[in-house]
Amino acid sequence: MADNREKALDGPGRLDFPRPLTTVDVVIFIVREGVLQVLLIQRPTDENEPFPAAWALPGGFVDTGRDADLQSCAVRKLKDKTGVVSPYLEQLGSWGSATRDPRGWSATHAYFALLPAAPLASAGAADARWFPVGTGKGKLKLAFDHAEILEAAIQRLRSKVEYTSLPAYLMPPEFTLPDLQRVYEIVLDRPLEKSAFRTRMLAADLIEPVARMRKGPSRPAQLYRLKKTKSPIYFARTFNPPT
Amino acid sequence: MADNREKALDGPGRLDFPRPLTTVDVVIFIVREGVLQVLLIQRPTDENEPFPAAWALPGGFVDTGRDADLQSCAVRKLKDKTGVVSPYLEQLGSWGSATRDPRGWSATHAYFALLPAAPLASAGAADARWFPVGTGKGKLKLAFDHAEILEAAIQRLRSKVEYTSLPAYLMPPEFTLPDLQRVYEIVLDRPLEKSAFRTRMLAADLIEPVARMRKGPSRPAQLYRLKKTKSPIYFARTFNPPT
DNA sequence: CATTCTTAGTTGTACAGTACAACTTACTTA
DNA sequence: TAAGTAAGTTGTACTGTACAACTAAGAATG
Repeated sequence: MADNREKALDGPGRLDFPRPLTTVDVVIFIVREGVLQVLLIQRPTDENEPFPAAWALPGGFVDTGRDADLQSCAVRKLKDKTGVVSPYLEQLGSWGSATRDPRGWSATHAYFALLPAAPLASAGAADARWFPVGTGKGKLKLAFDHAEILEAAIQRLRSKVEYTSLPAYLMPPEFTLPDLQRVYEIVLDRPLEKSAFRTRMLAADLIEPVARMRKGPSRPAQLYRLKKTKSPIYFARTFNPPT
Repeated sequence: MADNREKALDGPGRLDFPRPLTTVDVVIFIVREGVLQVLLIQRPTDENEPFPAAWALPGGFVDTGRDADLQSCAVRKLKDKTGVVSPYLEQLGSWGSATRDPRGWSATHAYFALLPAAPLASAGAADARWFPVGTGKGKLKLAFDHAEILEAAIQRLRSKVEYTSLPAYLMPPEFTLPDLQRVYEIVLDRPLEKSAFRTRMLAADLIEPVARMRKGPSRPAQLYRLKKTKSPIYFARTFNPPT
């Protein structure tokens, strides 16, 4: 166990000064019902807690006894709330100030995670719910500065989707190329060119066909899966730049 | 002044658990003598300090009394060491673990700054020195996990230079297009195409010509300056991808 | 069983921006 | 006046996307 009581040295090395609170928050994205969604947790209704009953990003204090490092802490919180163990997880940034938490100077290390679409992607915990990422309208107030963090996560996701293969991590184990394109379009909120999209994806050496086809009410589509051990691909161009 | 002593609530809101140390470190880049360089600080030789006499990134503890937020803390440390007040400053990420600092669980918020080239860009402090960013060879051991942080900063810088106008912040107030191209080439460590480079930069609406020319031993070159209020430009393509 | 509908997937032309390389320009120096 | 040098331009080739029309394969319909 880590120890709160540091030896108080004299001179420049002394450590007996106020320490900020240290937390980790995770922005968890998923595509459900054709919409990009985020997992939020309702804070306890206890009036002694900050932002009682408000919705917040899943997260909490770093536990110096249990968490070896920040990433493990984020993985732990992700697993607590969703049961998912190893999704795509990327550090988003950190937010720290004297005023963001009424309990005192605090700094949070924010991560964002992409969860594969699953048939029954329910929120794991009772106080957790998926919220669609509104396109501008109907934003609800979040606890702390979590609205700002969420906004940054969406921006980062959109920006990276322009030139990376990140949406691959939002797909179920098997998917078709039109499926993948649809997820790109959902995240970017604009249509993409079919033929250029296919060319790019197939040239990226990112996915491989499986022996089956997806049957439906029209022409069957080739099913693909992510190649193993694939870190995200960075493309040399963005898609058709919106402006 | 912020207060170290929090009221110890009962129930889930109690705050009397160990808090990690919170620091901010800044990776400060400059181009001097045709080489990308980083500012490092020599740690005190006092044997009671961690990593005595080792070189480290400029940084230190967040001062909850003086620093309103993380960014201000980074700005303060930057000003302390260089005197520079408002360079390009971007958050790089955070590193936190039980073992990175021998004094206990600690988390650092890392920033990186780009300083404009100046005729006499000396390190401001006596214990500070510029080190060239070695291309693989001759890396010196840094304190804490600062080697890792520096490596991440270099990677981030290189990556963004591929498709942004970041190097503009490394330029003196007036510069020529070949000057700018040279800085791109120094950071990327590979040659770029002259005509494509010029086309891209001039189309970016980023710089404007001033009424003077740079005279030299050969044909004079047009001088430019950064347009005011310019945030970095993002290009839709990378430069000629290395592979 | 042929027709229609729908979505998967292909093909062809146009275009934008870069790669590559040769060229012209403007000034210094010998 | 000629040679040297770096700035800046021009022209052709090529890559990958934009746009749009096309073909392909199945289900649903009569």
